[in-house]
Amino acid sequence: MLRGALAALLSIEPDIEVLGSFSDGEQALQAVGKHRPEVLITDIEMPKMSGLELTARVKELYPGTHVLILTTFARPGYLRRALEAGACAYLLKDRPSEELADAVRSASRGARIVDPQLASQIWSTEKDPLTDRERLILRRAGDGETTAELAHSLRLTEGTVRNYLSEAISKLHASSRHEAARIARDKGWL
Amino acid sequence: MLRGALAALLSIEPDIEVLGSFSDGEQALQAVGKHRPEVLITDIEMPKMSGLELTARVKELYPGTHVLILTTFARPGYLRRALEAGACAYLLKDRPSEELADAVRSASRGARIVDPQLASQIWSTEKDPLTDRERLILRRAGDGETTAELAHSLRLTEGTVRNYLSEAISKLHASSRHEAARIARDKGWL
DNA sequence: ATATCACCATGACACCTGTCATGCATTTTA
DNA sequence: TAAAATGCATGACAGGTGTCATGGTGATAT
Repeated sequence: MLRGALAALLSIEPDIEVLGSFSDGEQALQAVGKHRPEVLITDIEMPKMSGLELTARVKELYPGTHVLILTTFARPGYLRRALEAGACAYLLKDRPSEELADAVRSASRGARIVDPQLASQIWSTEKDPLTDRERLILRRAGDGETTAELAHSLRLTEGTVRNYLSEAISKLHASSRHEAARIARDKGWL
Repeated sequence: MLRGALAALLSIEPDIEVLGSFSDGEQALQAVGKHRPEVLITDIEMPKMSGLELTARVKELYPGTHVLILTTFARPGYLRRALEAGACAYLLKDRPSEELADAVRSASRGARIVDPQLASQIWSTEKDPLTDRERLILRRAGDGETTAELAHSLRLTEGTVRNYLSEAISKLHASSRHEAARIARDKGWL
């Protein structure tokens, strides 16, 4: 519904033309190839292809298209990865809808726009305290792999696996592996 | 942003006037008292006062105002409770935004509109298999109360508490107390 | 060279969780 | 009335989870 509403609002602006609106990353990528828009607006968490992957693919195949990320998630990790992938703007969904049209205009000129609150966080970004082993195990544990599966596939004792997780939990000030995985993902460390 | 965008779209319709737009239930309730709109559009999960409570208060204080629920959650439990609270329409956010204006018009005439997919589910609603004790304990466990806290405050053994949770888990085909609580909430049993 | 440090790995321990078998009331059914 | 079913309560048990103390390796600094 948001997508439809924004498309309707933007197409009212005299200097903006809406070329299409799609519900997943693959369709969007295809449409970008076909219409070569000046600006692509995309969310991050989407079916089929994430907005981050979509951004990378678009910048690789059609570098003329500027990508504007519009998402709910105020995560420094997402922001950093979005910029690395070549996005030129990062807007949050809790901002008033009037900002969008201006953001689109700025994006079409290639200007960088980043939510100021978030922009400050990205530089104050503490660096990943996790060790390689810890990061690997935390990621896979966060994906639902069980202690036993991890131990077996890495040829470790279950105790060892639990120990890495314990270390990660402590370093991230979490209280369970799941919370630790969530925190690490938020910061873009996984 | 969605709220702003929808307000903008609705105010374009010649026969619809937007009287206000608020970010939490309390403000909305106050504004309804002041403007006495024909229709109130509200989400369910909101800060300060949930949309369900807001609906009940509005129907009690200003029964002339028709309430239209607009939410992400396709939960039969929410739908049932919304209708019980006096809502006259229940719309999902994943529908195209064009439907909203028509829904508002229907609502202003007092017509019942319910997402058809959801409407069918509400009658096929299996009834709550939980016993009083199980329901109470599952609710509080779902709110984060620990086994020990529950046992102490109910003057039960920890084993007993765990046993009720085990029963609930099995009846709801869940695999942990948290999942069980989530399922029960979805169905409106808590 | 050796002392220190970071990383990897292990097992013992305590705690928490869910399951099960059991017992006892109270209500419903035959 | 007797039998069965339902709900409440308990403790024993197995398995999972996080913490800790410990030891080994290799790289770096003194």
